[in-house]
Amino acid sequence: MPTVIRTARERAREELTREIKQEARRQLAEEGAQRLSLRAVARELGMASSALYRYFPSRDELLTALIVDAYNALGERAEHAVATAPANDDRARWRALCHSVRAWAVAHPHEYALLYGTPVPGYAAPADTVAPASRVSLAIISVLRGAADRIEPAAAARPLEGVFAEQVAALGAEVAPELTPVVVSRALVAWTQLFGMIGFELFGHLVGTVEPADGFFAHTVDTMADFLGLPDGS
Amino acid sequence: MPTVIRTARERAREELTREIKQEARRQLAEEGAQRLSLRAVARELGMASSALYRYFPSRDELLTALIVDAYNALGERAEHAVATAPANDDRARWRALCHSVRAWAVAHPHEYALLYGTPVPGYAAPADTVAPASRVSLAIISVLRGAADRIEPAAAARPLEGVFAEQVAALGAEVAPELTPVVVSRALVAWTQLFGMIGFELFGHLVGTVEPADGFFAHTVDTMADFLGLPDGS
DNA sequence: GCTCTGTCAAGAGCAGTGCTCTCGAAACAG
DNA sequence: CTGTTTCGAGAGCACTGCTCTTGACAGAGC
Repeated sequence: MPTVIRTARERAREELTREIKQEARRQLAEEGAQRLSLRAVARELGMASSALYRYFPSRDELLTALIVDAYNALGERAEHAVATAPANDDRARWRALCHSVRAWAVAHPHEYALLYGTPVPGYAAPADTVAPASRVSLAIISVLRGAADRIEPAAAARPLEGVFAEQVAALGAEVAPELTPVVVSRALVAWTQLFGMIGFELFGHLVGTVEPADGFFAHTVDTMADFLGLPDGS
Repeated sequence: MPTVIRTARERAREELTREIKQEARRQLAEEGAQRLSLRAVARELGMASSALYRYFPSRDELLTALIVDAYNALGERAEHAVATAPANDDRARWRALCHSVRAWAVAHPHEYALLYGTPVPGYAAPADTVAPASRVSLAIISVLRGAADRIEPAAAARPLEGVFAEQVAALGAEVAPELTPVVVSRALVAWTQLFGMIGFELFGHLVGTVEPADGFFAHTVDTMADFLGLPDGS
């Protein structure tokens, strides 16, 4: 069974799988995740609803596929932003990362909601989603690791205490040994700050205050760069 | 038509309305917002599903009622936390506020998701929700206003620029004239940080890193107090 | 007291959902 | 050319939100 030369069945199957996901993504953007209807997808594709079950054993499996694809798209975008930013300008890399995440979120609000919004009740994300889901966090870490020896030790650093100190130490040991615990803890703060802002913008909580949020976002990203101790550009 | 002495009809109607919301809230906690079923509520209450439409003209109206109730419950909790904290300890008031919001969110995760999670597609929040929704933000502002003349002017304050400077100025003029624009901008950062953390905790994005999140949350709340320039306790 | 009117719950029914099963046709492997 | 696997279609089940009609009942005016 060669992998390059595939049988007609395999080709058709792969193509239809892609078309189903594409149409599902289209409906996601139009109706939202919870209104994603297998029957509507089938109708739009001109096939019987029951035929879809040959490709995705359940609606949840289809959702999982969309989630994994979305995490990968976002992760790829973030990694690309970091990779193409000036290598010697830590702050520019940080900015590029944050703005790329926001840009993807604004361009794909419903997919963002699928990832970072209310979890679907009764739906447990399978293990396959863990790796794609952590790509953005790892991109943040990679920026900080690249800047590790240039990060200014925070003067008035609040000491880490108790369980949190242990959690940060364990996390740092696993993922970024060259970063001090304080920097790791600040990365956590910046991480939740980033997605907190984006979520508030997308879910309409900034309406009437700082909407459009470009200025607020840019300002806060820079403030977080200060907070993280990233030096100014070369 | 007196308001104190009500007719039997009015009494029954009011009581049933309350029972419907209560049962709906119970199902919300069990199944999540999108699985809230009018028929199931009716079944549990021993009445016909069609009868529910005498009380709430649509499922969305019922959702709106739940949303308003939830915003008010959360707002009340936050306001109460601020009011009962030591009046002369700004930092304690800030801590009490943040922890009360998190405590409510953890105790009512599905109602929190209803407020701050993915918005229901095709559902536009009516104007009645705006006032209850802003109670927490106003509680934050009230803490800062109470501390206005004790807030240490941030040394390395990043200057506000362009549209964002105008937005912050307008917001400050409307809601907190005694606060400097820098403090208002920092309040916005702390606001999104607070809900970003809580959202990540509730929606499972902290699993495997800093979960349980008590330490992370407490640490970040204190860090934000530093960031806001709140002085230490009396 | 007794109608008359407006309110109420119930039932049937519509269009839609996720999902399962069976059946016949097509594509593959030998 | 056979036997097996794969696939799409259709019927059907138990649901959903919602509408419309029907019949019962409470309250107000006479």
